[in-house]
Amino acid sequence: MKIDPKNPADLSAQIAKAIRDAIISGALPVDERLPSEAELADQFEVSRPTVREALKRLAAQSLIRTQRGATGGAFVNRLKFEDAYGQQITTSTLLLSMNEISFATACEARYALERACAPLSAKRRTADHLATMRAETHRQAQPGLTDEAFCASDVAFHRALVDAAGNPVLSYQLAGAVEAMQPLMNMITFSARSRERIVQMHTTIADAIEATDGSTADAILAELAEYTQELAQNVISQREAARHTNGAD
Amino acid sequence: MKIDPKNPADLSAQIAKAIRDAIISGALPVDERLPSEAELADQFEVSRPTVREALKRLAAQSLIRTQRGATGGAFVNRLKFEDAYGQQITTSTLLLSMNEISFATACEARYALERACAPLSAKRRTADHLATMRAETHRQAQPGLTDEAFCASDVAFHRALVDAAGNPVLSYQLAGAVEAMQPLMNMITFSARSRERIVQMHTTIADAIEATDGSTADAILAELAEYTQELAQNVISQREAARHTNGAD
DNA sequence: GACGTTTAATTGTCTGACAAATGAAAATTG
DNA sequence: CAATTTTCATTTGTCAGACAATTAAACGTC
Repeated sequence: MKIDPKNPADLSAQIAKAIRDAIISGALPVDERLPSEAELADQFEVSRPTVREALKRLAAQSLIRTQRGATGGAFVNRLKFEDAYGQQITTSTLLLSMNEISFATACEARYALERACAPLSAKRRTADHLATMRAETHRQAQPGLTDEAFCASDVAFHRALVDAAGNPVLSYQLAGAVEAMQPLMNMITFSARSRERIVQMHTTIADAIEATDGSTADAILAELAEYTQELAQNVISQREAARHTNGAD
Repeated sequence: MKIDPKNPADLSAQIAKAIRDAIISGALPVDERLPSEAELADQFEVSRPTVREALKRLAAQSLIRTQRGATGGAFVNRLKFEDAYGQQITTSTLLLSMNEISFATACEARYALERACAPLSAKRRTADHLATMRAETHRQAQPGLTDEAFCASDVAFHRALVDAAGNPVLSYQLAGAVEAMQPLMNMITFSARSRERIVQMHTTIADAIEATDGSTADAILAELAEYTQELAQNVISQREAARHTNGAD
């Protein structure tokens, strides 16, 4: 665990990297207590504020947690799936909003990943997952639901579908893809007719999952992917048209 | 952009959250310069070191970049895919190593996701992707290759397969799953016979992708998933046996 | 032995300071 | 006047020392 003292410009980043590498390599096991900030400052021959900046970098990645008090200090954190979810969603959301990712690209990725889950979900779904899917489907059928609420329920439905696969790694990977799509989905205005069709597809998917029929679920998901693209395309076309008539740039 | 001054224990975390929310919401556009550390300290009514800790948290997530000098400061960073890759791989690797994720679970997730790419890769693969897949397959056939080198080439092959789908969101999502598996894969010792079989499957997959035959690629990937599980199972069984004969715990 | 008190260790924050980098403005020079 | 050099102000990076808040262990008291 060494740093390069020749370059006194990136000290806190170097220290963070040194500790991070030690954690990743397993040299620092979970729940191991790091030396106190003062000791680290001595070891690396830097000041305490510099050490603190390094520790904050690691804390931002949930790699360590800190505790005050006599037996306190910084501890190697067991990275929980829920912590990772949050980071993944933040990162995915920013990637999509900052990199001119088209709706089509994001949508394709989301449904491709989701379809990968379908066979597993059909095999392993529990009553709980099915209940969530049914409940969300019912909610989506209620009149007077705002578009945002409809989207949120849509996300909940699809998360239940993914979680039904019973594979936490898949759930983690897909949390980002599904949740990050939500801001994009919120741009779509769902007419009563389109909602009806979506609810019908959700019902069919839930039926298929209940009947452990993965291939039907997969097929409907493919159809849903196409329909979602179609809806988005309509919104985009309408905006284009409005832009031309208004004469705005 | 406000913080709660009543709780003077988490100031830097609160400030980081306030700025992060502003970035995610779009209130702070890309390349926008944040106020200087001194100004932020005034705004939030905290000291400069506290502001700095908050900024370091954001820098660790690649949300901002900093520059010294007269016109320097902290700028909202356009999150690049490559930056996101790195974070995703780090997070995925730690999740797998810290949470007692079984090889079976990780392997299932990886191949499920990869199979989601297969139809798209078959449709869109370029000569470049095919060349990479062929080159890596040839490398894997060379005798005298270490297990680590074989695994690395395996990862390169599968990344080319994923990239061939031409969807950066998919590539990003899968980078984590594929790369994070590598430490687990490295535990497997590949016999000459098993390598031969894997190379053969890779060749068949490359052939299918070249022939834009997504379903064959999918089928072979399923077979490869099963075979990988089988190899891993053998390693685990052998270790169990060795443990019993040695009498170690 | 149970319970309250003290104490030491540790993080969180503050103040003030200096060094290094960097671009802009000012001064100099042809 | 134009080009170049110098100076300077701004900003981040780091340091030193200090105090407050928190926490658990050690201690003393009943």
